[in-house]
Amino acid sequence: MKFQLLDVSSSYDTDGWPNITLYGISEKGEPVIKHAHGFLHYFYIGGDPTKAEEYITGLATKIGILIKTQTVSRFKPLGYQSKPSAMLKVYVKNPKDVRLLQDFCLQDNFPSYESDIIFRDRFMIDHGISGAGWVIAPNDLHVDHSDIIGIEDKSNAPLHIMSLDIEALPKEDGRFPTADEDPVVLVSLSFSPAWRGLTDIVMVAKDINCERRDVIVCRNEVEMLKKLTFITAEYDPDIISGYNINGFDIPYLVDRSKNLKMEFRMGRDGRPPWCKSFMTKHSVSVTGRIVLDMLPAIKAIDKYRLKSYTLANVAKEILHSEKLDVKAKEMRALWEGSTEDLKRFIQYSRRDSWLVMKMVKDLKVLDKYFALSKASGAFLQVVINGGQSNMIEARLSREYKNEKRTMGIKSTSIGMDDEMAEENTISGAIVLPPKIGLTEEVVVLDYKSLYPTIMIAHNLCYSTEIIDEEPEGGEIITSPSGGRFVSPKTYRGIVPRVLEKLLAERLAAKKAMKLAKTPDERDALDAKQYAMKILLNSMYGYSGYVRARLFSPIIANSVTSYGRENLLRTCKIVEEIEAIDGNKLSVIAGDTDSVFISIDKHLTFDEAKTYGTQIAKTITSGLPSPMELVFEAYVKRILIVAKKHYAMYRFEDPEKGVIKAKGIETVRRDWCNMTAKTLTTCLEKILIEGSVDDALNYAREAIIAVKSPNDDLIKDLIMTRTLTKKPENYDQAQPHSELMKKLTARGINKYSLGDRIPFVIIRSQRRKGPRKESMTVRAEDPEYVVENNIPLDTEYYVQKQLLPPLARIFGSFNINEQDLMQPSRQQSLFGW
DNA sequence: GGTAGTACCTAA
DNA sequence: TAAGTTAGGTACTACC
Repeated sequence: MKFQLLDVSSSYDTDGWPNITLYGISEKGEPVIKHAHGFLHYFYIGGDPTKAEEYITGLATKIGILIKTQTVSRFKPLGYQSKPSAMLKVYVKNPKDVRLLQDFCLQDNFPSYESDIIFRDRFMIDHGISGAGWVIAPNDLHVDHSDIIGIEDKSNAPLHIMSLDIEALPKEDGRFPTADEDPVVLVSLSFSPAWRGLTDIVMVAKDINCERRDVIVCRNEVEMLKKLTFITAEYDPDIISGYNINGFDIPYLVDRSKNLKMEFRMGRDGRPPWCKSFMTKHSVSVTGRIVLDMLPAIKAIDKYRLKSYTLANVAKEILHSEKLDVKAKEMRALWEGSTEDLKRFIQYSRRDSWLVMKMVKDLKVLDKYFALSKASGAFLQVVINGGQSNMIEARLSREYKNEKRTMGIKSTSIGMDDEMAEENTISGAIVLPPKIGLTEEVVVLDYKSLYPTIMIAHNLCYSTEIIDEEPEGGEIITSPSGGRFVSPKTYRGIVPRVLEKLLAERLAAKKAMKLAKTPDERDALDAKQYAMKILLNSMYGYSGYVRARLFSPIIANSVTSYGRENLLRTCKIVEEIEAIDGNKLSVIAGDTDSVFISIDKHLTFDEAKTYGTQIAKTITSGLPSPMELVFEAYVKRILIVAKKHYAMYRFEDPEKGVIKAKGIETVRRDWCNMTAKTLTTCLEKILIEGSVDDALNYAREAIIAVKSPNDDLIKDLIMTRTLTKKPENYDQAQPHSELMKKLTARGINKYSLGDRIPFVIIRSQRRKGPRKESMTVRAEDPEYVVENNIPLDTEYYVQKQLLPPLARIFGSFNINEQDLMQPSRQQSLFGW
């Protein structure tokens, strides 16, 4: 039979031998469970195999561990090697013993390889199975491990998705509920596809009269939680979703169940969810299912970049839906109030799980995670909860195995990460000193996938890096940073081959997207090309990541050094070309993989594209394949403020010009909206209309408006900053950390570590004295300010939030802060 | 008053 | 405990 894999767990048979359990879904969407027997965990010991054998068998006997050994030929993880080395492969009965033996080997100076790969990953790698890959296995529940094989299939099985939201009763004084005291009173669930014909239900922990089928009346909390586990088991979801469920709902349910002395069965093995938290990162796993918390998922999507990630704000900004409004303070009253009150509370709860379901479906996040899991090999839950290194490691582990090359162990496994980070510094990209000010008629060119193409072009790989062994004859590639690599003729690196494949697959997926017949087909291909892009872009970062299993500062430094050399060379060639059609060229900016070239002539879009393409082709022709410089956009006007700070009127196609700002306050979330709006309008006037005078007048009006803010404007004066550590741990006072302290003193804990904290700066309360308190201690909760009618420090907003950013923009036109403060309209004194 | 150090966010 | 990388600007505080 055939099924798509979701999750794998390991356990022991009655006789102590390990087994692997696979959880998946059939093509029809039915759950599948398989127990695979007979697979043993193992690792490798390097050096002289005879000595290693003597050592490890002696050790194993002494500490009572059952092992089996075998001498094999394998390549070491790092460095070019013409031949594999002899290594001792050590199998153990209990998978946990691999780590135990690794520690002994480390202590006694026997090099070990792959000894920190966990058992279920070992199983996946050795059986050629991908995280969300398809699997062929015999029909029986219990099978021999060797009868399980992974196959390629681009389709995905139909899923059962359940989203969950709980309402726990806040404390009497309105503070946040805690699982040791406060009951869960409502649980809302949404289903896709429906459960017993219902797309959503709300469970109520109160014996009320209600005839609706989608309201499940429970006598009390215990009965409600029991019903929740019952419904979960019956619906048997593949995906459990929710909003902040990893940080709140699921841990709360687990703790609450413990307090009520009941079992909270959620997994396909009947076990409760497994929750762990470290600082701001919460992970939850449920055996056999996938837990998808939409809060971190949305935070990870760069294009949304919101100022607030409350469900209400996300629903508004991304789904364009409204969340129903019930304040924490009201909840107790609603719960204890009239039938109508309770009805409102139930509707509110229902809406939340419904919104999350809509989010999961509208944003197609699952498509993307499935594509990443399939392409990398990493488990779906690992792709969702973990970082890029997991995916790269999963993919390289599989490629390495095919080449009989062993993976290294992580520096963290031997406690060397900090030391190695200190010893190995990596230099990054180059940013050309830009031409500050306004420039008209610019062409932007950029390198397609610069770092991956550099790695392919120069054969940069762990397997080609010359460390111990010099190649016999053959060309040697030396990077500008001094890294040495064998040429593809001697050995074509593993990483370049993988990258080439990813690049080709991405191109193919993008091409196929244009021909897609249905939106579903298009979405699937989009997910695939996205997955390829993520993997391509992760390879460089991974190589320079100290805690990576394959950490190589030489590779990382070589990549960036080629990048720097390339950008400088690109610049030089443009200057040498000097003019195109008799129109002078000059590079006005460039960052990492891009060049901004000004052309001394008024251009149409088509001219710009023609010239740009011509220059790009000239430069590309002198580069090794597949490095490629391409035309990216025509920029009518650009105002450069500093490195990485500019705004431009940009055309990707002839009809559609858009203002794009980079780095300046309009895109920064720690500035208030008023700053962003004022600046945006000024930039539009300057860049689209070409009118500095209009912009100046507008700026002056904005300054006047801020001096006497109305209620509407106050909303735009809110700033937000991320709380990156506990308030008491800051070395230097910060507005948001000081505000957190105040809120805690007031008994309010609506924000926690990792949240973006909104605040406004209030007027100094001090009547006399030398000067007002620092702004950090005058940061205040916007809600509190509105409720108590507290005056804001308008002087602060003018002096610190408006004038400096405006002065940076207008500075190029010789307009300074004093000029901006002039209330009167000044006619074009400032020719530019 | 100048400057070093902390903190944050962004570009690529 | 888990965590891709470096470059770069700006604001604010503390200290000499």
